[in-house]
Amino acid sequence: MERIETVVKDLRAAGGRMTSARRSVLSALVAARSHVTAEDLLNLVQADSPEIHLSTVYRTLEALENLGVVDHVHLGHGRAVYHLTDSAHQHIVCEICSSVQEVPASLFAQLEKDLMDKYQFKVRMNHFAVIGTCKNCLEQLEKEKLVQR
Amino acid sequence: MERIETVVKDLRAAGGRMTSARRSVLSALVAARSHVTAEDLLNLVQADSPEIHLSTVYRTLEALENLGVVDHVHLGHGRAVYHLTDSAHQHIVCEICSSVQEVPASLFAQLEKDLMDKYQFKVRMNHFAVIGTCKNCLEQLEKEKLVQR
DNA sequence: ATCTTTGCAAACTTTTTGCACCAAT
DNA sequence: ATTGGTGCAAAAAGTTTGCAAAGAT
Repeated sequence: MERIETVVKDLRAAGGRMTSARRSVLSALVAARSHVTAEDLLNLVQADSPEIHLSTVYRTLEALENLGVVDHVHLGHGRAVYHLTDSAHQHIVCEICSSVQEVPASLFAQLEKDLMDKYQFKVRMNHFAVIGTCKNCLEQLEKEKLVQR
Repeated sequence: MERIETVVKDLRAAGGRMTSARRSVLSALVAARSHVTAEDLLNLVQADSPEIHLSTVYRTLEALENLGVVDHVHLGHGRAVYHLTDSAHQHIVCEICSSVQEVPASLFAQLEKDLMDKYQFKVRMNHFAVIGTCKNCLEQLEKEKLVQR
């Protein structure tokens, strides 16, 4: 994936170094292709390189965020989820099952514009947690309601 | 404020008790009229009743959330902010100065509808953190940019 | 009298940091 | 040879929990 090479370039340009640990974390993140916690990444990365430490994962993610390659969103409960920066998508997070779904950013365009026009507030794309209940959990809740009766 | 008496009723109806600690927390929250952290509340409440403990604040907030009176939002950094439930408003949070502004929920109505129609995703109103940069901080950033040149 | 809530201390979870050693440039 | 990164352990930060005593109903 040439994306990784671009990152290496940017990283070096910023005075950073591409180490094997960083390469592992980055490719795990690319491979995951979804929203993962630091611990998820640790597990992925340790499958190959068990010596990599959680603090290295955090520091790598921090470095990648500074580069603008990665972003994170805080779910309600505590752990943050990390993902590659991709301004074409926004996230909706189910507060019951913690699943994260991507939806087109275009859904948010009007809101973004309104907030800027009316409040001079610049929404930070990709750091915008829409919390709610997903389709599955909604159906599940509905079933439980039926059972209760 | 009659609102408090309604809460007392609901609390009792749910088998709970209105203690002096809970009354303090609740009125601090009402008086604050904005988005406060558990620690903010602790400080407010301890001005009058220094014996009240942080864990009591958390437990009171939890009880009030179960009653639907209170809700909380997680800012990026860690601490959550609590506020009275008020479905007429939504929050926009500045990630630089941590200020929270209320904006009319109507701004979000279309988005909410779209997410339901297209994804069967039920947005949880009032638990919906819009992170970005507020007017002031945006202006500040602009100034700094000018200075740098 | 019962059963919830409190204060306290201690545990827990997630993330950050200090430090000596190691490695990329 | 520099200087940035790593692993480890320990600290922070925010929140939750177990327990005996206190308080609301």
